[in-house]
Amino acid sequence: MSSDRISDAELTIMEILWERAPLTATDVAARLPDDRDWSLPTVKTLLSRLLTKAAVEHRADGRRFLYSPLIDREDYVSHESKRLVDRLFGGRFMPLVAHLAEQEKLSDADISEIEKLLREMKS
Amino acid sequence: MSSDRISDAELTIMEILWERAPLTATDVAARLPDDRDWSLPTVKTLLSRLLTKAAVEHRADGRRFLYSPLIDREDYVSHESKRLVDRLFGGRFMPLVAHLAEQEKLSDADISEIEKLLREMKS
DNA sequence: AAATGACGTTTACAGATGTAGTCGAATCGA
DNA sequence: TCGATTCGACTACATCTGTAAACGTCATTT
Repeated sequence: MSSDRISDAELTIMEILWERAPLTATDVAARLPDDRDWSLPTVKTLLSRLLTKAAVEHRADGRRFLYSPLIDREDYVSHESKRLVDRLFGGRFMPLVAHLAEQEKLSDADISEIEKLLREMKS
Repeated sequence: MSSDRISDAELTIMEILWERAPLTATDVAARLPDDRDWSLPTVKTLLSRLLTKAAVEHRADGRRFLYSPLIDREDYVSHESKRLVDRLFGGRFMPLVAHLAEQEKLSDADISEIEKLLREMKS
């Protein structure tokens, strides 16, 4: 049960592992985005915390560890999206779309795409 | 510059003030949702922190204060939505909507309603 | 006028988070 | 084989968060 929340910094690590795994701690550090210039110890701390949270697992490879994600990116994204919708839109999907509509965050192309999606869902 | 993040607990307070303001600390405490059974001191702490973050303001009313929100709910919602979208969907709103649409079991009526909304948006 | 109560302020304290240093063990290069 | 490097583990520490008690000060009631 990885019901523990993944923090922002931890998410940075998860994104790297979701893109490619397994990786060693050093590999992960090497793949940090430019705006996250962390020391190797920092990366290791975050990896241990993710281990504790059962968000990643590691397998020994000689004297180092190879880390892999244990939770799916899709699941995480769903969970966080639902959290936002619950927190801010009373758990309802419609108000979110309405909000985005009002903010004009959706392009015509976006709208067409959503319409297509909805058509497929109906039926 | 209210660039400080509003925490979950603080958001509970904001929601109360967004629904009705100004209110005294005691009034706020009285309007807490059932699942947030906080003591009055806790409510006061949260209100002070929101003051520091410039998310609310207070005006003296005799010996107590009347608190009012300083930031708009709409603005907050937009900000948080954008944050999620940046974090998880590469800054694009469409994937979030698509994702939620897929997860959610929307009734045909829901879908029709969204379609209507979208039609109005296009144009 | 004294006791009681209502308020805001200050202080507290544990857990989470961001960020990193230290240390002992293992390994690799010379 | 011996020093240099590399690992993971443990420790550190300031800030933020959730939750609340203690305290001092007016105000109200007796």
